[in-house]
Amino acid sequence: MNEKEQKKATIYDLSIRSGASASTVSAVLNGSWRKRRISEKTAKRITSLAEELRYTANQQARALRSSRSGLAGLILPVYDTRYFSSLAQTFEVQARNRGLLPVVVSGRRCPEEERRVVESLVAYSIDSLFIAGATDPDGVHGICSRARIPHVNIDLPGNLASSVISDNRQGARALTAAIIRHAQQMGRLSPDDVYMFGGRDDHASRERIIGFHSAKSELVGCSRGSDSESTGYSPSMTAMAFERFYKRHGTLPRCFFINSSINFEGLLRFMGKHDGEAFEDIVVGCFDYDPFGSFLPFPVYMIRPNISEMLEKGFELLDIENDTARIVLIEPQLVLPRTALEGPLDDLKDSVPDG
Amino acid sequence: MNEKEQKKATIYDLSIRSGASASTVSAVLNGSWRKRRISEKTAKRITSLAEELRYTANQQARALRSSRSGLAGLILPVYDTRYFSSLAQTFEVQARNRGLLPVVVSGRRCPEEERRVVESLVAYSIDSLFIAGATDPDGVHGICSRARIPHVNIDLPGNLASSVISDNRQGARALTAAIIRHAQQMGRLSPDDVYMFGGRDDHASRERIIGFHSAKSELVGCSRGSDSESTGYSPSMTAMAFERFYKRHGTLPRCFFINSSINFEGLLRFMGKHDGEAFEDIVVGCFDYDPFGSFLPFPVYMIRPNISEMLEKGFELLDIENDTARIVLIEPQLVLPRTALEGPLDDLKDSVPDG
DNA sequence: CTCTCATGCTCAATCGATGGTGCATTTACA
DNA sequence: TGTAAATGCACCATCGATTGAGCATGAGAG
Repeated sequence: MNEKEQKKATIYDLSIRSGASASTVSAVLNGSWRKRRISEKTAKRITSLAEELRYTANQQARALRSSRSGLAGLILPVYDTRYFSSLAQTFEVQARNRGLLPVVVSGRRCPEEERRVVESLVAYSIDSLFIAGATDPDGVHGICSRARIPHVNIDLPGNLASSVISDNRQGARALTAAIIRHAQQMGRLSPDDVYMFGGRDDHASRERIIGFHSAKSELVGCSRGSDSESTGYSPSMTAMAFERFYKRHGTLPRCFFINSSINFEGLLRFMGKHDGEAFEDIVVGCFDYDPFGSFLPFPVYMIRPNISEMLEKGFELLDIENDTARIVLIEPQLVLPRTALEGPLDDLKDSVPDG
Repeated sequence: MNEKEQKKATIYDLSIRSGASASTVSAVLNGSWRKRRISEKTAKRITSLAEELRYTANQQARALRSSRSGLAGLILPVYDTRYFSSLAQTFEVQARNRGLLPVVVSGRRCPEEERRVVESLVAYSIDSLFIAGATDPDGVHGICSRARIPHVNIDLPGNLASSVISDNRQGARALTAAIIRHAQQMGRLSPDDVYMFGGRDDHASRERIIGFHSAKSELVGCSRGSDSESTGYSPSMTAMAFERFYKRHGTLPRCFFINSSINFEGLLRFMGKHDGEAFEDIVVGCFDYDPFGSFLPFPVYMIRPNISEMLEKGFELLDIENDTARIVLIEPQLVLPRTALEGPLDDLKDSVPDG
């Protein structure tokens, strides 16, 4: 058998070899054969022939004809944090379980880029789109609805499409309370000892700031001056914010809340330029979970959004007729310092050493 | 204009509105119009009409006819480490620059799963496949070559397709030398103080073990007993290995090499169950770079594979006629403790705070 | 004034799968 | 035995873009 020289089998090949018509073959192989009253005998004959010839349907042809591509899209700002890579991983599993091929793209927090990549997904007639972390969810919504593509926002709310989001406010409250209590064990805290870095003017950040202030004022009272600094989702801008604070006060705040693990990388850059005294005795909270972040030389509390629940709800919302944009809140989890949770890595089928 | 009610424009719509034939429209929009001797005037007319109607080509139709889908595949074991998520991110950028839509899937280090996901990519007629971290690269090769899909191995060598790989042996030598030198500053080292954890019986692990032993025997001599433990790429198995070592010796090795960041998560789990004494004064090296890993409470040296260069070489190899399987070695980078390198996150267009 | 050739475009088949329509058989039943 | 209903399947247009082949038209040569 010169398999290597063989082109991929089509329904026409199977049609000839089986004696049935191409449409019968098609019906058998896509499962609609009962509806089309094909006999079980014929079906069996064709499926076993298909296996023998290693038939797999040409998805482009199927998509062209039926305008269902079997692709599920996910747009992220960026892959390269443990939060978003977990999201991508979990999305892949869930999409695959539903018979879809996941296509993940990143918009890099740039509205034009977001549109470009979404347009490119639309050109492939994706069946649905999960929007996680677009700067302009409503712009993306416009593209999708023009193309009649069902879509949901994940972890950010849009006004025009349904959304599944973490309860940022409660999460921030819990996180703030946790770091304040921890720091208080090491001495009294004044309002100026409790600070927040990172984020920008988006929904998640606003909610987190509200939660932060609410817990803070309850436990240590309000600062007179500003007690938070918005730096965008940028490691370098965040690093500069830490440098400025350090220059002004000769130390970092005793206790602070970092808006996301991307901003946390700004703290790492600061740490790389200073020795340990600069951050002795600090207590840090971070919205987002990173197992390595949990083991730094100072206590780090983290919030882990419940990714798989968010995605599952997202898939459910896609199926529901979308007359009104609903919002589903999902509780995130507070992770104590020095905690290495299980995650997608534990699903690897590689648990038995063989060397 | 009830744009929302409009279906997507096709070349036939443009054909009617422009007065040109569909084939002319097609030629203009796919760039082959000079070859087909379409006048510049006609081309301009059609392109501007296309913009006006927001035309984008139906990729399924294009792919079906021309059997070039515009999709570039990447198969990873898993997304959820900083190494693989950087790889995915960089791959996306490079594929996009070449006009391709990246499709990333994970095979979870399971041969059957790898085949399944690759088959699903083949069903979408991907134009090329990058194989990064398959347990069975030659099995994947078989599927690709039957389907005539150009492919390269990234960071693992296959016997049948060209490969771009990190110089694991040299990297491991450099890493081992670095941790030994560091540990020696804190006192003499015996061969039993230098250990290796993680990996399995794959090419990368074998090379790293060779590099490890070569540097170790040069600097501190050989152990009599075993000085390495293969745990697979599994956090939990690695954690158990640390527990066993600790139970036996009452301490961790002074100085050890961890095969990958996935295995490093096993150390985190160990750390989560013990207090600081268990890992005071250790010096750790890890093959893979994770910014958070670089700032743990003990010195961590890391090796960062040169991802973008590997991928660029990979794209080059795809273009070359693939009569013989070549192997290209790329030097990785040694990263000193407490180093936060710039990376994909810095390309985010979010460097200006706006809140 | 005819012939040749370049120019500028159109025609129609094609990629592989889908699904509405409709034609033969077979079965059921009077 | 004749007719209606159920069964089993084939025919063919269709999705939208690509591409080899070929038809007009006008310019230039002889």
